[in-house]
Amino acid sequence: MSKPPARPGPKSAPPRRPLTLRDVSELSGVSEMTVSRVLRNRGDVSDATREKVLGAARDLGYVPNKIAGALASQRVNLVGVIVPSLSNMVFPEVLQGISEVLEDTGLQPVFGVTHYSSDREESVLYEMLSWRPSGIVIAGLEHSESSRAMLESAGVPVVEIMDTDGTPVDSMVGISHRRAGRQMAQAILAAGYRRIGFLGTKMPDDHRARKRMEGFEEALADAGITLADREFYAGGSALLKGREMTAAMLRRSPDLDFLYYSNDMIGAGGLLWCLENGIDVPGRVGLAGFNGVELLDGLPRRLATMDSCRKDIGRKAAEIIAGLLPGGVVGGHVVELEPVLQPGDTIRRV
Amino acid sequence: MSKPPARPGPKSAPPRRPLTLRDVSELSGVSEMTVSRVLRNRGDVSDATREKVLGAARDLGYVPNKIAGALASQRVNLVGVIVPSLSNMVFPEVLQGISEVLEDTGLQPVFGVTHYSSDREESVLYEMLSWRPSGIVIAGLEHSESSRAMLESAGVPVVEIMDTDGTPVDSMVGISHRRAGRQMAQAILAAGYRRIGFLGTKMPDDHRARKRMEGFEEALADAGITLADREFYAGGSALLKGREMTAAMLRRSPDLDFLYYSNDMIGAGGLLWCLENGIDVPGRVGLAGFNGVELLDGLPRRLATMDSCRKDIGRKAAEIIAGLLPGGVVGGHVVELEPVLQPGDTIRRV
DNA sequence: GTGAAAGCGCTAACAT
DNA sequence: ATGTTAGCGCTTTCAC
Repeated sequence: MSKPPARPGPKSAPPRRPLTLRDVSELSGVSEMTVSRVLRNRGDVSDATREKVLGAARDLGYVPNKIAGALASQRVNLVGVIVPSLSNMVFPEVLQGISEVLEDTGLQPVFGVTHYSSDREESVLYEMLSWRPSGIVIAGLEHSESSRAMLESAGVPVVEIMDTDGTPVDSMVGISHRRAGRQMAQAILAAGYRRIGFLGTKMPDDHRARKRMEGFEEALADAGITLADREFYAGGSALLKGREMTAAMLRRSPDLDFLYYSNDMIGAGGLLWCLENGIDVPGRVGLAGFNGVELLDGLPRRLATMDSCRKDIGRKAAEIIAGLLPGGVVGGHVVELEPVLQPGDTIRRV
Repeated sequence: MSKPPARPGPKSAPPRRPLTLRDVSELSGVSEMTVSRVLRNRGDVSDATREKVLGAARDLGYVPNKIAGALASQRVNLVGVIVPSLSNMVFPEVLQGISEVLEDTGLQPVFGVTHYSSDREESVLYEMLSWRPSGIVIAGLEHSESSRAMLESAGVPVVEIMDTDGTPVDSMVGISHRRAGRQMAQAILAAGYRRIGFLGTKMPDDHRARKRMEGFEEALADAGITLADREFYAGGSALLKGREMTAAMLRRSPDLDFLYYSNDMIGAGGLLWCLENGIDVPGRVGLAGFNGVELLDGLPRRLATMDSCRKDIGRKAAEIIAGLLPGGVVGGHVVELEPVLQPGDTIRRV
């Protein structure tokens, strides 16, 4: 680590004062107003003038000041996107879906991360709203009272994503995690498994994981069954945690015949552990995860899972914000996607 | 998918015109200037006044307009961060490092994604600069001429990250991928392997992967050895691709005794495939990847790899932008981190 | 097809 | 400790 004598600075005529429309105006001999029109492709401008202006702007390396532009026009091409985390596989895919759709609309996503903290969500949201974005996409339906109030009075489209078990402030796009949990439980029961363990994240604030577990337990209860064992983890390598928790649980409760994991990564860890330890999957023990991550394709055996429709959720949310859905920029859309159960090779066939 | 009759709208007195300082000023009976001071914790304000103002702001649900604020103060608390992708493990960790450091500084990261496209990099950069951020963090040292020009004349700190094999516009933080490739090659040769295959991404624009391979081949050449085989992929599940490529390469070149993968995910796929097919690792074939991703911890055997210092890179870059490094906000920092070779269990011990 | 004036909502700089 | 004035760099609106 070193510090050369001074900042290198551009080679030719380094413009220390940021360039303005006026600079382009002067160099091209055209009024600021016309320069502005050219740069935004607005109104009628003669080809000759356009060329002059574009040339001058390019020569100077002029970059328009959107701050001033936004203040004057009262329009901002930013869409705030707030997610709990980037470190698991799921949110990056949502963001990609959003980006894909927005790319063609002139809107630009701006991402914020909350680390599953309600306080951070509040401050990230406040910060974003202070830039007066054209829309907000935010993960989940559970927010602090203050966050809800901000969303309600933001005066722009708000799309709550991932989850549909609840009431949105404005629009929502997602899946019912409660139902996803139920469906998985039903599939497991239908396959004849009865002594079922649950392994998941500690979820003080992961409401979707909680809802999946609740739905799962409800469906078990309908069949007169209760979870035989459960274990939770926080932090660390999910794959490794999956192994460790699986080992611990099967040692503690050797009579379990199914393990339901709250996500695919720990499920994959469990699967690897079972295979290495010569446990018959799905005969002796069945396994299932959640999310449908791509990684599962490369495992020795296909873990049963349920697709969480991440990319579609991102796309739909973006379409709502961009006013691409039939009806234009109205609010109150509710889009519930249908996760598909992928039985893979880790649930006994019936 | 349905559309309820109308947008729900806030319950009490829905403010359709966005609130301004003036509204808070009127409700609290204090001048706009003083309101502004309270809201920014600037200058001396009596406790009584502060209370009044804060109360009024809260009651109204006022959110300051940073667009106006930024225009007036010529200061923007945004830091533009431009990365090629979010879908592999590596960049999210960089972003996390950046976030961690910036959280305490009042600066806010704004992320943009280029999908390894130079054109998209250019437009994302242009877009970001038009918001006059306080700094730019951008992956890589290779940019289009136009992008370089923008970075040079941006007039704010620019930190190019991940790579130190080249000349930065201003500051850079990263590792030498060329050297990382060399070191891995040397370790492999030292362990006695001689017939070496390379498996990687198609890398028209992944300059760091290219540099690693180049460094790798250089070191082999120093020992009078050339790559015995090579194969590239694009898209799809990296774990699965790793399997497929490994199978294909060992079928084609059965005499290979080492496989060097350009990233850990395809390396992990290769490892799983070898283990399943009863190939003695590291006796018959050695394996190595790159990045040091957490996932490796959960695999049946520890893949040899090299830590790419992702989080530290993010942290250091943020510290430079925030002026936290000794010397304050000067430019031209060069921070070269030292990736550590982790031999794991897939390189024969000598 | 082009230009001049007014003002977006704040804050710097100067009063008081 | 609080208020007043003058812009920040654009775009809107209207005039030509």
